[in-house]
Amino acid sequence: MTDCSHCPVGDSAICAGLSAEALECLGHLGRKQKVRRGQTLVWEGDEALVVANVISGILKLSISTADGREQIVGVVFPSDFIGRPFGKESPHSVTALTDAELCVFTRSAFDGFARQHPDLQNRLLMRTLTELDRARHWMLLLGKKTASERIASLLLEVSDRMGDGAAKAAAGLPEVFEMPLDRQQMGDVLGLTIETVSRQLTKLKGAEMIDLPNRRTVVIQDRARLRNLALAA
Amino acid sequence: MTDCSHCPVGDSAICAGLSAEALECLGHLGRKQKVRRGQTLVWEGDEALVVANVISGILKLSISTADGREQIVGVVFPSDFIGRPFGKESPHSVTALTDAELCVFTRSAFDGFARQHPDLQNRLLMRTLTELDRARHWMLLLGKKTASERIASLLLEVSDRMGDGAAKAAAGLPEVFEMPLDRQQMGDVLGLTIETVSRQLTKLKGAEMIDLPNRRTVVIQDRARLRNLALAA
DNA sequence: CACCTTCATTGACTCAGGTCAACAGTTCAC
DNA sequence: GTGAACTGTTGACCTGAGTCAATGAAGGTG
Repeated sequence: MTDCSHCPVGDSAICAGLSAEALECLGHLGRKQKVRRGQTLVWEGDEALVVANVISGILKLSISTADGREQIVGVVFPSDFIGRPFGKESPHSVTALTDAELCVFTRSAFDGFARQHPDLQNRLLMRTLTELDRARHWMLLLGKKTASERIASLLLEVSDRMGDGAAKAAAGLPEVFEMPLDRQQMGDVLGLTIETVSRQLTKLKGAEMIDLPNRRTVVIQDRARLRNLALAA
Repeated sequence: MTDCSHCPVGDSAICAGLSAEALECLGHLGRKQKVRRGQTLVWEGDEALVVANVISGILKLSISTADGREQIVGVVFPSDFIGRPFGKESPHSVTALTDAELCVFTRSAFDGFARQHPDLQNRLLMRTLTELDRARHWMLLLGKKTASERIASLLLEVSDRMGDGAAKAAAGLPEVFEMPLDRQQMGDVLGLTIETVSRQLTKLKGAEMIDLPNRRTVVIQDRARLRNLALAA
């Protein structure tokens, strides 16, 4: 069991807003689990035995073709929810991109709890709707955008989801972040190869829209221009 | 208001399983509306004023770049739900591909009703989770599959969602259906141009996996081989 | 510190799918 | 039934991104 009262994501995860009793009860069902970078928690097509809240760390959701081509279909940040409630097999693999800490529930226990708690289901619905919107916008990127437009979109999205880059930029602060994905993974999210990712990053750097002080750090130097590129205008 | 008792999709839409009283109440909020082929009900970015159940007909959900490139992000069939509950602007346009009949609710009335009816929210959650799975599998197609693999995937998906092609095939029946999308729309779902769609269809026909007796009719002649192609094996 | 491994960049070349253009089949109006 | 307007097919050519291969830069390890 878990003590939810000091949970670092307690006010933004799906648990937020539950009554003290409900939270106590949910705490009895969950257990904290650490996973190491690179570790795969769930494999695509496996029975969906667990669901979890992300406490810290970043994970990827991915799907592969029969011959091994992989597409990353989601990137999951702290306070996000992972797993497929109310379904018997997992539609994608879940792999840690960094060391991570999760609050894990067996799916059956979670499903049962959710059925008793409409407010939890409501929050889950909100999140799922948001994820669906995000996935569909990514379909536009994958279906219609050029390589440089894709890279621009990714940089802005990651900047916003990691530390709220837009707000920083608006406040006049420098917009710098650590990219949690390596070049291969960036390619797998964007439907591009590692070489194309590298070339386009170099191009954006040459155009002074971004800077890349080292392999993981990204500085957004000209958000307006990058945003224009991302929107494919 | 609407009489739900004779609704043709009443047992498969989200309304299924509601109590007689709840259904009566929901019926008072909804109204039937006919839309003509080609008509756009909601524009991307507009305030999301309505949600609806599809009674008959087929509609597309689409998103565009600033310079007008369009991606179809969903195709909606009878008994499916459209609109974005609990959100103030629509993330995509909704356009009828055939004449269609809808059961429309104002979003505010629907949201209010849903909040009172956890079982409705639960059904909405199930559907949204399924849609999310579908969208993510489509991301694999858009990011990693070749043109012929995409076409094969689309033909099988439409065959299954229209008249349950898999079941027909298993029962030894001929697998024939009317494709609700024209070549341009097929391209817009698949992230391909109209010419590539046409060429790949001709190729599949030449390989005797399908037949195309006229521009809208598709016959699946060799489901096993088509399926293998779609899985990218 | 030197060595090794891993990850990223760059270059040369190829090719799947896009673009542009001609044409053929359907559908519909009159 | 004839012609006009779409919609789809086919061909020739082009190009953006993929492939293959060499090189370079960063960490990690003993």
